[in-house]
Amino acid sequence: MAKPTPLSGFPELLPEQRFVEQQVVDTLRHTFELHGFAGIETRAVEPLDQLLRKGDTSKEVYLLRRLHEESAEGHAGIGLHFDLTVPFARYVLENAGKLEFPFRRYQIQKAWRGERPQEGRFREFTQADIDIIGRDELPFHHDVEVTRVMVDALTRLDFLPGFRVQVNNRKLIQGFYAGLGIDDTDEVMRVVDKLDKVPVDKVRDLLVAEAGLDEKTADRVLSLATIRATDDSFVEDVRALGVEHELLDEGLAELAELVSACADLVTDRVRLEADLSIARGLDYYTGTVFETRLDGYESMGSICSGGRYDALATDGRSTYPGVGISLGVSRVVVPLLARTGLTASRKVPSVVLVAVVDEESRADSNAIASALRSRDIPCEVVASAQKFGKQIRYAERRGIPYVWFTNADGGHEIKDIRSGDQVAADPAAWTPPSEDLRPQVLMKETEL
RNA sequence: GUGGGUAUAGCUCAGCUGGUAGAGCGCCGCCUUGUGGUGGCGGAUGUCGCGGGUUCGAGUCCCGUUACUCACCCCA
Repeated sequence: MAKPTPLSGFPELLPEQRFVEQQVVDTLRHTFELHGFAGIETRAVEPLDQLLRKGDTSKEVYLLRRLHEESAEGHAGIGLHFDLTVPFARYVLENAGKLEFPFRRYQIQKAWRGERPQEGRFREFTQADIDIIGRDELPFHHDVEVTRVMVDALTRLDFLPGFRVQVNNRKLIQGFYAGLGIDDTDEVMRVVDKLDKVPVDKVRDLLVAEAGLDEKTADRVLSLATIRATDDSFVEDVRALGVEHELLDEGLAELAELVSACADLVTDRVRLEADLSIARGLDYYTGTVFETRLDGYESMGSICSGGRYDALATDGRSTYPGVGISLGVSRVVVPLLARTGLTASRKVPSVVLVAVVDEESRADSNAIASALRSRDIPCEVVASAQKFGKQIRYAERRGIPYVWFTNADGGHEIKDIRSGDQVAADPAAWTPPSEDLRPQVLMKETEL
């Protein structure tokens, strides 16, 4: 078979890279569970009608079909999910009778989109979602809660660059627009959303040309969108624009509360700010909206987004309002692996390589390995009984820090191949320093 | 879906106006007969993405194609 080439948009990692990704996933799961979120997994596929509810994204859906499909449509009427929110909404409706509300869950899974790949954008990728969903009502303090959980998680991912979490509130925007007499609020939001990439003047032109605003209104829309603050001082700035609307008041109050309630979690590495340009393209958000930028990778766009959705799920008798955030695990990890020296301290979990004197005595080496494993020390026995120099090189290639030797007289010695130190050791008692026990995430040399 | 770029050794790439395929790193062996790394010496490896065309001759020029990649769209 000819050498296979990589499939664009379907990233695969080397073991030392996968270790980094796994550390991210483990940290997220740990944090989510610390906050009492239950883990679930939904199937990879959803009926097409569920997936198509989200509008534009529908053209990105991968359909499933049997090779010998006989239905008229040529497919099975199901497709791979493109996010975890839509499957979750379906899951809640399906299991509403068995779940406790408010229901708090996390979900870390693959999703698929048929988009053209780019840096940080894939056709198959891992997302980590947290959502809280209520029956018929969900108090606003849960908006605060999911924000605090995600900020906590980002803080614990301390081997990654910093993050800037940007929050806004759709009620605030829609109230402001309504107060200005704008009809097509969705189109205006879509254009305003370009502010991070397109210069203000261009956005103003677009607001006039595409959203049909007059120049004066466009300027006021932009005045709102350029307001930013790391505390609730933005409220005064918005008031100063002189627009009045009930929804605007509601949105301002919520956003101010959210920013204030998270102030104690903010650090130099993980910041939170009210950014009134954030709107989110998706139309199901009804209140709080989030986006998150990774320091040094701002051009990649948001790596962690979400918001409040009051009407995504309904079964006719009840509605299930929710609030959630989704972190793009692949989107963060893969570009960092490619562009920086982020990697694992070794290529294998083994902290010890047990040397083999000759093939006849391999069983003795296996016994030593078993003794170490019984005390939870990851280790492996060398693949072939070559010269000891070769066996040490076997360990060195893999980054295994210790090699275990057995002398002719049956005595045991362990060598730290980084320092060259070799000391007598007891298979039943020797323990590596805790920092060596597991591979570590580290930044190899400083390129860039 | 639209527009640009690239494709040569395991990896990163060089190869001028066409003349039999190169470097660095890595890999293997020996110096080093059972303890690696540094050093010295030696060695192996290519359908030059694929198909066609022009030419005495194509990695090089032309056409097509596929893959990868970047930007737009949209988004994690």
